[in-house]
Amino acid sequence: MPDTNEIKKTTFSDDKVRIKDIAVLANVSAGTVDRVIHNRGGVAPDSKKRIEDILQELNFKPNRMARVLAIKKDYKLVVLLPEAAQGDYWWDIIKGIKRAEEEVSDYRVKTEVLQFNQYSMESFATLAQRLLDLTPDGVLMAPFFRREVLKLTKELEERNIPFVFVDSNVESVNCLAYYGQQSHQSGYVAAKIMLGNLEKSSTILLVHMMREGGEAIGSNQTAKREEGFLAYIEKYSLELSYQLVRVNLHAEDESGNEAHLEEIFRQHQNIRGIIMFNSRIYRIADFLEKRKIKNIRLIGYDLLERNVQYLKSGVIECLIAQRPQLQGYYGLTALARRLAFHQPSKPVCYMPIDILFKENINDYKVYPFDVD
Amino acid sequence: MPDTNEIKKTTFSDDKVRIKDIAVLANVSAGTVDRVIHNRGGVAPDSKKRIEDILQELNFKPNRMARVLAIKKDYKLVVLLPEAAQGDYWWDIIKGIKRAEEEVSDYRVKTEVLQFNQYSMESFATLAQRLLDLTPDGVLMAPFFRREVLKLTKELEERNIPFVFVDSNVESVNCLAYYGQQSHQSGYVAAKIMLGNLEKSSTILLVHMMREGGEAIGSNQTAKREEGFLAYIEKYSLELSYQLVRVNLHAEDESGNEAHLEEIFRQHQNIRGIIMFNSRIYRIADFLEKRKIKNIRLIGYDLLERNVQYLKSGVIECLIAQRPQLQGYYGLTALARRLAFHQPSKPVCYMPIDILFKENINDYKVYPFDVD
DNA sequence: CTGTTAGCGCTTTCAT
DNA sequence: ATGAAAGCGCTAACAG
Repeated sequence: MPDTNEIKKTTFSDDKVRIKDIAVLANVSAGTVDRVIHNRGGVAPDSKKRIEDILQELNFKPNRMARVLAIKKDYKLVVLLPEAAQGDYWWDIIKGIKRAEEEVSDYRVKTEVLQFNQYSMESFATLAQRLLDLTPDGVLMAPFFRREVLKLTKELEERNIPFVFVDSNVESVNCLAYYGQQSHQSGYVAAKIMLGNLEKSSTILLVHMMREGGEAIGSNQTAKREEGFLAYIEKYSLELSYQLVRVNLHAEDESGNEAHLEEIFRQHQNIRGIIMFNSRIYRIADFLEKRKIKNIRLIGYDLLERNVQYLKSGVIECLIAQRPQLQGYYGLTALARRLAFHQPSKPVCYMPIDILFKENINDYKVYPFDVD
Repeated sequence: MPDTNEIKKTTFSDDKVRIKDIAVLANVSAGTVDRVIHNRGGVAPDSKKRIEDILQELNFKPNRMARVLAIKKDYKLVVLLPEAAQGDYWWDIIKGIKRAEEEVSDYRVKTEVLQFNQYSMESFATLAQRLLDLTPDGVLMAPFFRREVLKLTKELEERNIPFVFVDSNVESVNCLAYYGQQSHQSGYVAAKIMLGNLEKSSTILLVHMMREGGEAIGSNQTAKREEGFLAYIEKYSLELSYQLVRVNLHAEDESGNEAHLEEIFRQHQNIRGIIMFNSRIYRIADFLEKRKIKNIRLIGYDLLERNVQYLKSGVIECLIAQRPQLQGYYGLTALARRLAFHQPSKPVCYMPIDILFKENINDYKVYPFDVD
């Protein structure tokens, strides 16, 4: 970061100092200067000291363009993400990655994307192995399946290959960086929007998506969002003001879900809000649309195309978004900059919690990703 | 933009094709290829055709690093903005500019910032002249004082100097790009948040800031926001549900303002909401804090430090933000890329309308600007 | 330990 | 109209 506490006027005058200049000042050759800059050893202590002082004083920053050009090494990055379909969350992350790829291709960075089945640990494990076989110089991944992730990252650390996480983080693992959202906080915000002006004693449905076998779908993101939601309720002591009803749907059982929802609506006459903590709120919207049920506040996550349609048409009240494109973009550029420029990164970077209503969705462009 | 409709796997294999490669294929020298790439003329028609075909077929993209390195030209950018104090809106724009400056300094782009008094047309005019005297290669400005802006941009166009606008746009002027917010829309969103759950028949204050002489302070941004606010009310026919009261404060008359507000509060017993369309909502918060008046919903614009404090402490309900840093950052990089790479820009880029509550302000980091 | 040298890919003279 | 050559700032291999 520039030191913005003192915004100083540049004067158009400061000519860039080059390694050659340093060399002249220190009475050595460019090669020697280069050696101390990169700590490559083999320099007499006094020369070293002298050069370092000059470097310091002139605040020397090597020209990255020249640097990249001179280093012939190609870098290979491997990306490990769930399979994505157009318009869904992971697709957007990949979109950001592709955008970054364009930019870093000048740095001789190449990328290969591996996509696993997010419901199959085996698929993840297989691709983790493939990844290692590719002998990448850096890795970007969505850390699904904790145990497998730990195995993979352990191996990467041993091989000294930097990796970054997107979407969710794995504490205690030493990644180069993590880009994602504060899930708990986003659930908290969701509660505020849901309950801010909801008539008391209404019923609110918390809808979950289960896999076959009864396991909840979604990373721990989903669970943390719900925790945040409940934390808000507790904070403002709203436990008695609203009736919270949990509903479990099943990913593959469309008609069963409908029947189940019908039943819920029969049991509860005063449903005024429905929230889902994963990205599938459009399914609820489908249901309500079909039955022409109105006046229910729907809140969901992520700007899937179908979600956005329902937001625009007023069926969904609010969507909370987390900039998947930026996660991918920053994740990849962090790796590229680390490799090409040895540039460090912040270990944890949270995306803003974006609140989208019908009224601000049209302006929501994540420039420069959504250009056109 | 990458064509993200077909996310193709890269294979690590595609070796970058260089000008030299093209030259060999076309049986000419690198110099000739370069001539056709840059349309510099002096190439036999048949050679030209041959080279162009190969360029096309191989989808040749010159290496920007090498390009920048080889071109010795330095670029001078001049930035023309209002004076800024730490923590205010214009400061953030400059912050984004400084950040961009770092990045583009490798492209041999240098920047000089000129700051005018936003209440003095004369000051703007003077600096506009100074700007021209600096013979910049590109200009970034906040278009205050329409007439002066038109004069300046006319001159710039004649000299073929590209310029970009930030904050607000000037229609009908042919700028390289504009980065800012859809003000009307943001007022609309503000109305939704204000009125969504406000008890009917409440009184709402619309507070304006006037300059000496009775002229409203703020660019046309401010006016457009209010229009948007009123448009929402009209759309949902809420004219009779709430009592809207306009209040005019004066920038330099602290105690007069207090008296005036006191009077307003005496006249209206049921004030439940207050909105300001410029960034000074903290002044109202000051007033309410001092008098321990609660239960009034305050909505304002921009993340000035004082605004944010009041948001966090719960005095302000909501702030609408417009990413000033990004405006500065994108504005400057657009110019730099245009100059260094001849890269075109979208003419108009709207920033997202960010809605900040107490609950999501802590996560609101505009990475990579707010790192640390 | 240190200097020299040959590039990286592109642009730009300067001859021919 | 075109090719050859020098050089941007930096790196890396080699020679001393």
